[in-house]
Amino acid sequence: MKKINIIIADDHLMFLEGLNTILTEMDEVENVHIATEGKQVLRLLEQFNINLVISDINMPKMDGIALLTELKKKHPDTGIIMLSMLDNHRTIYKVIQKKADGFVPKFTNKEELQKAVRTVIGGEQYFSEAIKKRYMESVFERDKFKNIELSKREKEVLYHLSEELTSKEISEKLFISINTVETHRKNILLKTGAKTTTGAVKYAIESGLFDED
Amino acid sequence: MKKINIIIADDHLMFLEGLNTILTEMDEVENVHIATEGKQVLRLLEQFNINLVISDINMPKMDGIALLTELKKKHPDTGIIMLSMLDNHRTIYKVIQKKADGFVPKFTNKEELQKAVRTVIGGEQYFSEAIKKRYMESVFERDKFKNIELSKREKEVLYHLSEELTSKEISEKLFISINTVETHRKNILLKTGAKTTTGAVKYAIESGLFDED
DNA sequence: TGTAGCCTCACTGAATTCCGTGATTTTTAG
DNA sequence: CTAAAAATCACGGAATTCAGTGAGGCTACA
Repeated sequence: MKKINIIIADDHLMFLEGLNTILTEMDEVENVHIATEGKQVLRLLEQFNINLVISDINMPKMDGIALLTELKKKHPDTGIIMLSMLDNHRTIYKVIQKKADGFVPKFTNKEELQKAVRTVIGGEQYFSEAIKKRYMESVFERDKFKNIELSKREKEVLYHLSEELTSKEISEKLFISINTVETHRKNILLKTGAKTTTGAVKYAIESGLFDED
Repeated sequence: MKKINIIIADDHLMFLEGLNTILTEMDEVENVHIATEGKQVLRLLEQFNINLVISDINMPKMDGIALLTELKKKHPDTGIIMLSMLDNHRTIYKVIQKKADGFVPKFTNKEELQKAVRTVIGGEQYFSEAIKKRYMESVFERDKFKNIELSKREKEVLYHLSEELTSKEISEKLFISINTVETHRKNILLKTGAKTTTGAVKYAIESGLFDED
């Protein structure tokens, strides 16, 4: 069996200790290198032939997200599993979006971690249940911004604006005066508190306004 | 044990047949009503005391998404599990966003369906693995739109535009001439193919451009 | 029955964006 | 080193947006 070399990165030594124990007891693991910060991981990657990096997200100097970005650029063949406290949705989104090979919460157990390692080494992605759950929740989160109420006509106008139509074009499409369209625009800006159409459309997209109906 | 009443909706009778068999063999199920279209479900909801609706998404007249919307509005206490072919990410997104209680692919097996029913009846949500997987993939999907390459400065300008700044304000913030900002704007529109700043920002948000770095 | 919200329309003027065109300097990559 | 891409700046004019103000008709609801 081909054994693998791993780097683990976290700014808490106790955590590294536990992580190290769990990994070294695995048959398929050859060496475990330790880092407490992102740049250190990058240095180790140059020195050794590393198959997998397991890194925390919250670290001083260069954090896990930055590390993930760099690693995917410079060492695309090295796998990376991210660890995090699952505190915010934004982080989860970024990690997934930047194509980490795995993502596991820090409060996971030995079994899951080992499973994650084996899965990623096998060339597949591993996202833990808790992560997936959190990620789903982020969809619901956004509803908070849904309170501002635009009228039916205003939504219609805003939608056409997002489709890059001008006031004149919208007025022709809806068979109303351009002045009316302009009034709707003014009210949209008023209600959303946006200063520009761009801002209002951005609000609409992010709040999922266009996903209704 | 308190038994439950269910409505199943699908425009394929064979499918309804199988669904019916699986459900009626469950101890906790009292009655299974059948509908082939959304509006019919709404009528049945008025006539009977229904605990759970299991509905396909692709149906004539009133489809599953519309049904879901209506049901959540008029019968918030009735659970609803959606079934779909998982053909597109957009649909999955909508179903989750509209707070369906469960979501299971149509090619699921008996066990999973029964598990979904029990979970939802128990007051929890149930999303099948396949759905969650698909949903995660949608994040990667969006990368397709990432090909258009804006320069660093252009991205910077576009970002400030999304923050509702005018060319003048941006020029002051970046310590460059307003003419330069205008040139960047022109190039942004050129590269993205957008006709308006609004369109370019919309593209940027939807492609996750601002999530980088 | 009134009042509140929505939809409609109009006019003005200032500010801003959009379009076309051209050019210089700096940076990047082969 | 050299070609390509990026970043910088400029000018002019047409089109569009934004801001302020006013107003009439319609509907829903209390």
